[in-house]
This record gives sequence, C-alpha cells and structure tokens, in this order.
Amino acid sequence: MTIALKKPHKSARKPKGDGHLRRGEILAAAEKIFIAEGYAGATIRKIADAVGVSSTALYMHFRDKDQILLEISDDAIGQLLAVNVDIAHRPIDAVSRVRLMLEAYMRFAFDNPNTYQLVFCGSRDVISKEKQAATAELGDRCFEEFSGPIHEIAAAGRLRTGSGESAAQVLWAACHGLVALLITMPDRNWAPREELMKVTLDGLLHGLVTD
Amino acid sequence: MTIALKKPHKSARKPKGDGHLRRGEILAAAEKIFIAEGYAGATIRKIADAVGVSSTALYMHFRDKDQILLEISDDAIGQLLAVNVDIAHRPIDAVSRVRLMLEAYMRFAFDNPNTYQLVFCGSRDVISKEKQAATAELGDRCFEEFSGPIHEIAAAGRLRTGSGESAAQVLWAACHGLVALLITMPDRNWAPREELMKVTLDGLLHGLVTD
DNA sequence: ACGTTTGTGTGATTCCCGTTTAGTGTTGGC
DNA sequence: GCCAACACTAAACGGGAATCACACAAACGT
Repeated sequence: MTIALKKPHKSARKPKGDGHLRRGEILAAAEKIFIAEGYAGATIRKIADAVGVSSTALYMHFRDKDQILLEISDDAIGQLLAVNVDIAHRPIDAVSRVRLMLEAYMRFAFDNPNTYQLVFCGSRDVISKEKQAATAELGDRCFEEFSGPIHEIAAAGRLRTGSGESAAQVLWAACHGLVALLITMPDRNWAPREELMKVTLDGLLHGLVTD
Repeated sequence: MTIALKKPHKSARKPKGDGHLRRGEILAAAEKIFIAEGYAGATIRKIADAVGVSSTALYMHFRDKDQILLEISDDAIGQLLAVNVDIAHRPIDAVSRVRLMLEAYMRFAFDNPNTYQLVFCGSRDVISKEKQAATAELGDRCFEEFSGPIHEIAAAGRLRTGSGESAAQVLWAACHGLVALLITMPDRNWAPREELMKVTLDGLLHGLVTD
C-alpha cells in the first residue's frame, strides 16, 4: 500500500555506459577511507558519498561491505606475495631468505595496519570465514613461499627442535604477535621497533637453527 | 507532543529491594553469552532477555556495553595476574619462572578466547582505549610480574641480545602471536598446540638467554 | 519509428544495534 | 497520608548493513 511517488529525476547522475569504471572508483574511495578510518569507520554510506553515488549503488558492484574491503586487501597482500616470491628466487642461503621474508612481512604490516588487522586479526565476529576465501588463499600462498626455505633448513638437519612445519608456524606467529601488539596498542612503552624486530629474529633464528 | 499512554503495569516485574543483586545477575548472564557468542554476539538486548529485564535496565548498573564485558574480562585477567604473582614467588630460577608464566598466559588465552580477543586483540575500532582503563591496568600488572624475572636475567648478564625490556616484550609478543593466530584461525593446519608452544619457548629462551 | 530489454541507478524501507528520554509503579521515611 | 528515591519500562533516536520496488536512459530488434 505504498503510494509510489515518482519524482522526476534531478539529472544529478553519473554518466551512462561506464559501469566498469564505477567499480574502480568505489575501490579507490573505499581504500582511502579504510586506510584513514579502519574497518568500522569505512561505512557503506561514507564510501558511497565519497564516490558521489547512493549507498544502494555499491551493492550492484559488490556483494556486501566485506567484499569491498577484502578486495582492497587482496591487492595489498598480492604485493606481499610478490615480494616473497622475489626473495624466494634470490641466490642466497635459506636462513637469509627466511629473515628477509619475515622482515618484509612485518614492514608490510606496519605500512598497512588496517589491512593487516582485517586479514590477520579478524575475529569471526567481524568477518565470516567464507567471505575470506580469496584473501585467505593469497595468505596461504605467502605462507607457502615462506615455508619453502624452512623446509630446506629442516631437510638439511639444521633444526634444533620441532618439525619444519612447526618451526615455520612459530616464526610466523612470533612476527605476527609483534606487529599485532604494536598495531593494536601503539601507546604502550615499546622498545624501538627495529630493536624488537631484531631481537625477535635473532632470538628465534639462533634458537631454532644450528649453524 | 507524545500522548503519554499509561498502561497499568502487568506486574511481571522482578522483586523489590534487590538492586544490588541485579548487577551480579547481569554479569553472570552476560558472561555466558559472551563466552558462547563473542563480543558482537553479546548484544545488550540478548543479555537483558536472559536476565529477564528490559534492555534499558542494564544502563542503571553499567555505563555501557563495553563496561559490562570489560568487567567480566577484569575478573578473568585478575586470575591470570594471581597465577603470575604466585609463580613470581616460587623459589626457582628466573628462566623457569619466565617459562611458567608464558605457559600460563597461553593456556589462559586458550581457555578464555573471547576475553583474550577483547583485551589483547581489540582494535580501536571495536572498543575505545579510555574504556579499557581498569582492564589495561590489570594487563600492565601482569606484564610487570612477567618482566621481573627477565630483568633478573638481564642484570646477571645472561641476555644474548637486546635489553631486558625488549626481551620481555619480544617474549610476550611471540606468545601473543601464537595464541592469537590459533584463536582467530582455528581451521588452519596447525601443528599440535603443545608442540607449537614448546618450539616457541624453547626457541626463544635458547636464543635469547645464555646458560 | 517504436516497443522492449538491459544496465545503472535511486529513495524508502527493513531489521538490527547501542543508547536516551520520559514516564510508571512501588517502597521507605517522615 | 505524602513524597522522594528507587528500580524499572516502553518508545524512540540515530546510525549501521542490506533489500525492495521502482525510474530512466541508452541500445537493440524489427
């Protein structure tokens, strides 16, 4: 029983045949807001306003809010993967590759704190697991690149304790913990970032790997 | 211009002079829901329903939702602090105390994943820093208890690298990273929990501390 | 030239959420 | 008996994500 008032359109509309452009515009606007204000701050309405479009319009190009932000994150993580692949191909010893990858990982986190939190600190509360599909796969590939040199080390019998797999997971987790704490509690009395990274890497690599 | 309809009360109300009891009832109900459904799942209305009271009523006993959940967390973290204090007083060497505390910390996280996430993984997005005041202080005291033995080790010149403070932060961060990943990504192909804990602690302690 | 389909959008609405406002019934002290 | 304090409530607010029914221009088929 709605009365369906039809106002004549005010012609304040975007051009016609450029639907594919819109997608990019949305991603660009969303990325800015997301970087500046984080997951909760990047609301559908704000993004839509920034693009100059109604909030409804976003749903023509993306299934839901999470898809927008995850697509942005995919981009960022793709870069991280590229770095890892590059490092993996360098003609240096495995321990150096491991160290370089972990350093790159941590720098990535510091450079993209919101993306990092969305992907690596996202509780099931805020973003459901199925939606992560694509992003999670990129993360997996990063981890695989990283596991490579560690399995080399394990195969060479240079692991002081545990399997190659658990060593890889532990190294990842330690670096994750460091950046996660620094990102989520920036006001604490932290030792200098570089020193914390160094102590973490020196400590763990020295503790896990024999020369 | 509201018309102020006054219906006679249906007498489906809670008993009279027990306002102070209500607070505890709310906390109990909230804790159940919070444990079962996490931060976002524990809505004001659900908690109120469980207590058998209107959602408005909660605001008579708590300033806002976060205060309820943080009060629950305070409780849990108080227990962790007690454990740390206990360990700190045992007549064993400093490295053993460090290890026991970190193990207790990780077990606490696994036993109280939602509390752990709320307090240690909470981005500014979901809960503002000022509100954390009391809880953060408990966390600080935990960390201080933990720092104690590490500074002993540092003072004895047994630290291979970095200051006592950075060693403490790194050890904490590594354990945090491990539990955070295991909690937020439970479906991954993790090595057994106990092995990961052991590798983390063995690796870092061996790498940072000389015998 | 004209109806129809398709792409691209919109305003209003739905359903939650946390939180606020204004008012209600009971009780204890005088 | 009156009245303030208490413990509580229904209704509403403003803002979130998401959906609905519709609107209008261009492109296409004949």
